[in-house]
Amino acid sequence: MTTRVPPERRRRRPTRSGVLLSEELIVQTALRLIGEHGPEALSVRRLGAALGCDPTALYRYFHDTDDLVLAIADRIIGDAMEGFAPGDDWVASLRQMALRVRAGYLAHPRAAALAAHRVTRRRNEIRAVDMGIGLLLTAGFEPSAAARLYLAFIDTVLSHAAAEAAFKALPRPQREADQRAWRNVYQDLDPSTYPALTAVRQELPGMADGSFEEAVELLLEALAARASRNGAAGGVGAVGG
Amino acid sequence: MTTRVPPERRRRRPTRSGVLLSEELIVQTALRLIGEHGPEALSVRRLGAALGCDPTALYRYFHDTDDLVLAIADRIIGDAMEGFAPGDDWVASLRQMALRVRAGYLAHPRAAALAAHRVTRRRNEIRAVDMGIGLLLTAGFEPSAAARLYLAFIDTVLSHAAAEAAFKALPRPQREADQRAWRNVYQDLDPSTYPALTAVRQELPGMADGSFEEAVELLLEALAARASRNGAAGGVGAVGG
DNA sequence: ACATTCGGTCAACCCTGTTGACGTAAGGAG
DNA sequence: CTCCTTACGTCAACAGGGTTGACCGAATGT
Repeated sequence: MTTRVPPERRRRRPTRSGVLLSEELIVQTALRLIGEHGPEALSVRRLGAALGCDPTALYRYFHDTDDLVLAIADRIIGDAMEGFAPGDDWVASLRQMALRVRAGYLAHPRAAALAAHRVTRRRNEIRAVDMGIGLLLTAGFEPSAAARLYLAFIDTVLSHAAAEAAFKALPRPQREADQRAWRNVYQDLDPSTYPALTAVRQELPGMADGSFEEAVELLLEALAARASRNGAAGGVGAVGG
Repeated sequence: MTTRVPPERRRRRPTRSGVLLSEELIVQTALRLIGEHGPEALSVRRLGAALGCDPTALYRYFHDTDDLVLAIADRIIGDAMEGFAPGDDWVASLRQMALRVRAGYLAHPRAAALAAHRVTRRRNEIRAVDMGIGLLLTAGFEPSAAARLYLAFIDTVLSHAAAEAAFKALPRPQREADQRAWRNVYQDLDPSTYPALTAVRQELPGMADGSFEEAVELLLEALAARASRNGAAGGVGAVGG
């Protein structure tokens, strides 16, 4: 191959099956492939087959599989935060941010799982950080507290979302086995050795559903409590459970 | 292969190079391998080479690569929780659990990145779950709430720890570049476009340190508040900030 | 001492990502 | 309109991955 991907494509040559390749089409097809047949369906060979071209043709557009994944991830980030504006209620606004980030990640689990902990210091992220800290400032927190608390909040949201995405990106048999574990393994335990688990036995199957919302609500409760304890203006967004 | 892994090993037969295989030795070697050469260094063939045995001998102990990964994860949990017994103060005990899990993950950053989000359904994990739910039951929560809240708590702890571990597992140049970016990129921003970030500018360099403790404290505050709202027996562990 | 079965070894299969060589068609230059 | 260059689609091949079935020697319970 040797030829590096040019910044702008000049010549187009139809593939054997007549398709005109492009970076856009490849990313698009990759996302479709993942969406339809699961994350494990993304491989160079399969992607080539889906595009109707030789697998190695992709190396004319991405010098690496990782390069392709990053291209996909880059697009996801842009989509996630698009068109969001915070409202008057700072608690509700933070909740919305959390849900948006999570939705963006879950929409494309595998790419998200790969790029989750890579912090892109780009414009969309910077705007989100500014927005979140701004919300905590209007909540009445001191600048230092606002910065610290925002970090705790967004880190929790991001790592939770990444965890969910990682789970969803698991090969299907393993994913389903993990889910079944709560129903099977955790059901047949010796009551005397595991008294607490026995007491909550009926609740365990629900454990597979994750805890994103609950964790976010707990955090928002704590933040709201601290804010009102500071005698600050309270966005009293519906917290509680 | 066909023979499933027996619950207890009875016979030992030395490998061609004289090593006596065991589940313990295999997991141990796998952790060393990952620790030295990264998560991608874990393959059946390489592990066999490191152990001085035929790669397929491992299938006598783990019926699957995934099975091995789960065993590794469970061992990390076991190491982290070893010798821990919950005290009277349920809040303090949960805090200790959180710190222990985090320490265990950070001790094996690269392995943690591989196994963090899995349900190992093995002994060490089951014991930890039983312990945690037990603490919330003594706090006075109903079984269903105890199960849900424990999940939210431990998921947050695990995903935070995994995020920290993933960051720590990054190649040094990338890791340091990410840290520098906080100081560089976020310092030279236009005040009118990013007013909140400008207001907390002095606090930003500290953002690189992470937020594990703060997030845990926020969660514990919220849990304690809910518990006392339920009129429950309160372990009033020192919460607040 | 014998029969059983555990478990280490070997060969093989099919999947990956990736590379280098090859040739063809596209596009600019004259 | 022709020619030359180069983009890029194709092909064959390599290295490495997980997993399986057959083989059979050795360790163990009887």
